[in-house]
Amino acid sequence: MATVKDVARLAGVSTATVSRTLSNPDKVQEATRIKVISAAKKLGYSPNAMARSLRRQESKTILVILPDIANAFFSEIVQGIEDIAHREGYKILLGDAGNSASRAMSYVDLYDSKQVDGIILLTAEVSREVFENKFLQSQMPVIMACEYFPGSPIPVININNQESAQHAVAYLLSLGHTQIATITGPSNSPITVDRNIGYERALAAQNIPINEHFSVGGDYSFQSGKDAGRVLLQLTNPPTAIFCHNDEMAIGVLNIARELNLNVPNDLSVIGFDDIPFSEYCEPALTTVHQPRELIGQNAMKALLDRLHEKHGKKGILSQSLPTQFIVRKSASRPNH
Amino acid sequence: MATVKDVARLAGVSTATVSRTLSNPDKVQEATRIKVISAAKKLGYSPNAMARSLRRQESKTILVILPDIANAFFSEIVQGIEDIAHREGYKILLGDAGNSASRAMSYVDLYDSKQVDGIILLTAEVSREVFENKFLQSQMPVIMACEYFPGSPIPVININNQESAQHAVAYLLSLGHTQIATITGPSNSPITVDRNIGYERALAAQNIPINEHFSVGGDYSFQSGKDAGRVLLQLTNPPTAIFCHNDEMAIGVLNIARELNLNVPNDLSVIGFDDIPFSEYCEPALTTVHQPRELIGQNAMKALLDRLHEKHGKKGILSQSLPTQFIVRKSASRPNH
DNA sequence: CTGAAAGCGCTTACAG
DNA sequence: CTGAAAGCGCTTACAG
Repeated sequence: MATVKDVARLAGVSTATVSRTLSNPDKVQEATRIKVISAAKKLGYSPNAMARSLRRQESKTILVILPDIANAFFSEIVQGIEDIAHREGYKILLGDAGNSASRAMSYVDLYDSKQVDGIILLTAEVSREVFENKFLQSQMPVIMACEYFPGSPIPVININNQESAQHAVAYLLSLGHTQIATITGPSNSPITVDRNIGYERALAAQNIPINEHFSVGGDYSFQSGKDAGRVLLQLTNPPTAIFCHNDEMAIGVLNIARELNLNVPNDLSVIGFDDIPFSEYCEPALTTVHQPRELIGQNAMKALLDRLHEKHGKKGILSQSLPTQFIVRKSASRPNH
Repeated sequence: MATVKDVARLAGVSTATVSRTLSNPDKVQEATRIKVISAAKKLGYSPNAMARSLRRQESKTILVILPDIANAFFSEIVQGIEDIAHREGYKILLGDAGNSASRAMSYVDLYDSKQVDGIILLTAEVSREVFENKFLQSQMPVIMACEYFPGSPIPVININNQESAQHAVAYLLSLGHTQIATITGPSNSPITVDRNIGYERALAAQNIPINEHFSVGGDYSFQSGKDAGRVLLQLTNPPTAIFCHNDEMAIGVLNIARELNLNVPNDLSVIGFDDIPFSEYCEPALTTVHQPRELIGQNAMKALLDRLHEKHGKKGILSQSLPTQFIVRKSASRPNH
């Protein structure tokens, strides 16, 4: 492959001039520029990005760590990140943690070895200590999106999980339900905690006591929703409505309800969370909480860029809470008595 | 950040010895090794990957170009690729083309600029000419998976689309259907052509004439399946069965059938292709063709590795056709007359 | 087994 | 506006 040297020789200039022509064209006389550009073209020259990164001390790539690439929830977030990243000349390296904390942690090595300039973290299933240390001590540029550590200095772009959950459950209450169960996300996740608070507050606002049998934990997969749904629906006094912490689990509930010959929404109301594309096409179409996923991705990338370029000084507050939308479709209705 | 120099100084050795200790420990005396390792540890040393890549002339990174990150079909393929890649010390850079050929092409720049050592191409929506030139002239390591260019020298890991489609349609015929329509993928895709041949051969084998109104094109999205399904089902003589080129479109058909008060499978049989996770949870569960996605990804990565290490010489035949599995669930049955 | 030195391909402060 | 030269942080052939 051709290098600056080859181009310089062919154009009859120094390597410095070649480099300038390519990155600061207006610092170079037009005649020179033309010579250089045509020489570069003739040789099919493409600058070696490794050499450039080494010299400039920046890689122009961003690492996105996601908990599980198979989870449909993340694709639009990644699209949002990519939109902004490409526009600003950054590349995206996607790190799939495969739901393993240790695998997620293995990616931060990419920052230590200078292969990425910053990190967008889409999972809290990592060592909080390591991330906060690197953020605080080594000024590692990192932004969390959706997931977060409560009370952490690491900025986060997300939604108000508590309010959104509360709104969803209040909707079920307004329909006349009083026996409302919930299928939660992983119990150690702050998001799960928030959504649970929303659930409990909605019930408390109507003086409905918490039924401890009405809360079952899942892991956001179809199957876990189905399993949890079976447990709830086979209770002696089963719920008439189930609020699920994500759409996949809600679809799992739709599935088990069908197996048990329960009609949704007549016999059972189901509400999801996220509004993944599929939620519109399942049967019945899912009533759910819409998260502005693309916007979350875009804003996370923008915030990271701000940090990389050190706007706001080093300590600017970058966290944002974005609005959700409650989407009424067909999976929830008044209870039949 | 600490560099080899810092470690060398602290350990009282040369940078060469530091480097050797880290990459070829057994070429170094034990006492020296211990000194170096503890110095490296004390300094929190992490080698600069850019410098290493520049020197070694390899990035240890593979680019995966996918047509659309939102398409659930690809996640398990990517998982398969990652399995093998990580095991062999390679990183994966994911390039999302967002269904745009030009965006897909923009990623090959990463190869020219030496940021990736090779490419796995999961879309044929690119310039065939550019890829074949680079493959042939510049020996660019590239493997296609699932998608391919007919008659191309670029190796491909995929399934037999024609046979798999033929089998699915033959199943519908064996159930007693004669009015079988199809919703195809993008018309310019070789895969679409193959699956269509399978469809037509199955019909021909039973002497059933091709009905030109019975073939409608889609783009693999839910919505396109729904739209195409509406067209087919509102024909004066509608089909009793529809073979779809992927599961998402089949689910779109399930959706429109419901809107039109048609019961699947009693009034209409539907078959998909791919066996995405969701196909098991939709209503009714989808009869479909299972593709060994993880294996496709693993083998694609293995083949690329072989090429990078130049096993098989430079011209070894690396293409593979992997077996599919026909999965009978609930969306197809005998027609009612 | 170890070190001095060259070099991977760029970019940029400095001098002119 | 342009060039000579240094240097980013590694690795490795060579010599000892």
